[in-house]
Amino acid sequence: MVLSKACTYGVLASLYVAKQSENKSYVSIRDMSDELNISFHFLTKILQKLTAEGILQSHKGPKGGVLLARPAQSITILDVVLAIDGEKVFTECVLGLPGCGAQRPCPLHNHWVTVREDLKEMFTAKTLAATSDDIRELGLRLSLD
Amino acid sequence: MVLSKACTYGVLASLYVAKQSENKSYVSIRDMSDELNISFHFLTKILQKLTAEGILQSHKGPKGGVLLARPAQSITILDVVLAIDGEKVFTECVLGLPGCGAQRPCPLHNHWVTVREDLKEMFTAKTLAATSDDIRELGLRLSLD
DNA sequence: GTAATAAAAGACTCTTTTATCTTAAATTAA
DNA sequence: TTAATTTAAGATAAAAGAGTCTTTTATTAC
Ligand code: SF4
Ligand code: SF4
Repeated sequence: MVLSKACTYGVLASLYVAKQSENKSYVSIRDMSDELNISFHFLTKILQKLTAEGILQSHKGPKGGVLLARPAQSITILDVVLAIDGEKVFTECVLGLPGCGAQRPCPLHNHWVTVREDLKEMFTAKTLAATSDDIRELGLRLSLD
Repeated sequence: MVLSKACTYGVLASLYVAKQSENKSYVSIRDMSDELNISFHFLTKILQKLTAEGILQSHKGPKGGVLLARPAQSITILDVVLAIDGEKVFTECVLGLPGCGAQRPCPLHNHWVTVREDLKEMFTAKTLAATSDDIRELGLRLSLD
């Protein structure tokens, strides 16, 4: 798995929040966890991290929940991935060799670097706004089942 | 991490065996684990799987060890990856959604499929023979440090 | 045949990730 | 100001992945 489960949940949740974000009200984590079929408390932790990283803002109490901290057009899926799994996704060696770099690269290196960059490009190219719009247009559900 | 640790160890070990395979004698797992700095018993388990999958052949007793079961030119890195981590590396959804396929794909799908195929192509293109030759020519060490 | 060697097999431990449960703090509405 | 709601925080548990240890089995060399 390229991304951790926490990270994929974070991406799904971000898209869900983006999709709801026309209603100016906060998005309930409980509703979200029900809709997406993700454990409430686990999701809460992930969203806390996204909040700490400045991608979401949260609000306690009745009518509380989370919202995008910035316009959905300005947040890419890459932003969410980096907030949760960090840079390592895009810097790691495919053979897990530590400290092995581009100087004297092994036969896999060049190809691997293009794969990694293509993956990063994929996440960079998609904003939450564009992606959630597409998802809505296609009538796709984000749920885990 | 795209590949499990067991899988990266398996690839490194296969390349090591391929490199030694001019000497017709069996390659000692103990020597290999020392050279590659991989836990002996853990490596043994991985090699057992490669043996069961028909990639290696093994021999017990003094002068025992493992050998490639087929010519190094006929074994790709993909073969090793599939033997250990299986097809899922190349079939999984990047968002971890189960049973979600190409019919009504999400906005990430097409790009993701090309990334996955490129990764698979990378492993397919490299035989153990060619890769270990390149590694020898470059004077690279496979060790984990 | 015996002793030494080396892989096979399986039990066991440690670590990380994933998931759950409990309590605390903040906010709202009555 | 009180009760209800909802996120924050942190402890705990379960599962998976990684690594270790012990015993068994097969083979070689003497
Ligand atoms: S040169 Fe090879 S082993 Fe080193 S980081 Fe690149 S892909 Fe990994
Ligand atoms: S359509 Fe999207 S969610 Fe479904 S398998 Fe493809 S990448 Fe994953």
